[in-house]
Amino acid sequence: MSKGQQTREAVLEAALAAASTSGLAAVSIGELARTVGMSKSGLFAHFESKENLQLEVLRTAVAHFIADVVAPALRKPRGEARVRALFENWFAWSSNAALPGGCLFIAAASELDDQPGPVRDYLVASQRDWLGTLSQAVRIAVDEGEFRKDVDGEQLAHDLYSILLAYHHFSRLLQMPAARERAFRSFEQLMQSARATGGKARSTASSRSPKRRLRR
Amino acid sequence: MSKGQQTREAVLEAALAAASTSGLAAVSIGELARTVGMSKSGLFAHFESKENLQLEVLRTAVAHFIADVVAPALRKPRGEARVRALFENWFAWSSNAALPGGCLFIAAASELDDQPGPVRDYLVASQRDWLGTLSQAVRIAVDEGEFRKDVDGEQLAHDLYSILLAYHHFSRLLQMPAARERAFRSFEQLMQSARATGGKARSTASSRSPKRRLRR
DNA sequence: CCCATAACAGCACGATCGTGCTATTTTTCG
DNA sequence: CGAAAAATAGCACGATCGTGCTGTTATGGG
Repeated sequence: MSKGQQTREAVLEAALAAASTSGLAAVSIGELARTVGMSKSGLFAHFESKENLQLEVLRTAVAHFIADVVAPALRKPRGEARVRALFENWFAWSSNAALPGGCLFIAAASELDDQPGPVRDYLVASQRDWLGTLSQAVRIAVDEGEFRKDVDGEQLAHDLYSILLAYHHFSRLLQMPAARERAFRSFEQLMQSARATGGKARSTASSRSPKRRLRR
Repeated sequence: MSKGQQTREAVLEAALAAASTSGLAAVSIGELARTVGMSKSGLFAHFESKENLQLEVLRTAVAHFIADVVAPALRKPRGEARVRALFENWFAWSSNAALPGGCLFIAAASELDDQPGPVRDYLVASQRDWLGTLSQAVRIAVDEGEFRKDVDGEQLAHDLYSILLAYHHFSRLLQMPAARERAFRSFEQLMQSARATGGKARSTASSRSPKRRLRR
């Protein structure tokens, strides 16, 4: 790898960490140059504009997300195991050391939801991709017979996202230690409700509670 | 009301709208002065610092929230009706015209979750208050016999919050028209699951699906 | 109506912002 | 190794940032 690519990636890595805590817009060229130890103009030469830098930061985050979350899960067997891996990897990603401020996409979402432009467009597109990946994994689990046939992939993907948003909110802002536990309990209940009746039923009571928020 | 208070409130109202779309930190004194039509220094004289301005903006938002969401709901009868009013008013508040960028607290939450200081402290305290109000309304519904006795107030408040976070995310960033519908369906399912068995059962099928994500 | 006081404007300050242009240094390759 | 090319630094620019100080204007109670 050439020297240029090397420092460029180092810059993007530092910008990623900074953006996750302070937000994409709050990452200034000057401060970023100081943390990676080079001049403002030297750093700026790698990116034509600040907007492009933000785009590249998001692209870097997506690349990491695919490598750390999606790809390992796609190597799991089709069905609930893959849905589970997607959720658990996603959860782990939100607590990654490279993202001291939590999931960058969630932070960027509320920052960019009223700021039109290519950065927002890219974020929206990547979020749609991710939701598509999630719901397709659910549909596969339906096809495999592990989930009931009336389980709606989009709705379940939505519910999974909802769990992670709540976890992010309650653990990061309110610092609730119970948030993680609550998230996983909600996840398990979603999985149980989606399973085909007569499948791997839970040993506890209330194993016959069908059709929870699952059709649309 | 004195002239000072008058312009001060006008400034805070404008700052509230701006903060809901661009974020608290992105509201600059100069731009704010331009939108309300006065000089930077004249505006600044009302607030000792920018941090104090942000605090006052949050205080204004809390006052509105209590007046528009909490107070009307507390005039509803104890029980599910009050919980329902809290949720519906909360939902309407997130789509208020005074908040073109959606719920300010949700936006501020992801902006401030890594920025220690009095602004964050105040946001956290007000969020705790709101969660307390929600869970107490649920506990009252339990005491009144409308909700089952094993319904956990904190968990249900958490689940309600989760619905609103997902609605905010999917409707604002991804512009999904189905988000609103999904939110209310999820809410109705939560209510139904919480109701005492034999209570006002739904006329549709699957009315016997007890104990969904309700104990802890 | 007058005058004390509150409200506001004008102006300036150092700092930092994003972004160019021009050297100088460093890497890369024949 | 030497030359072409890439990478980085130095410097400067206009703009805007938050925040003071010093006047001028408007308000409101006696």
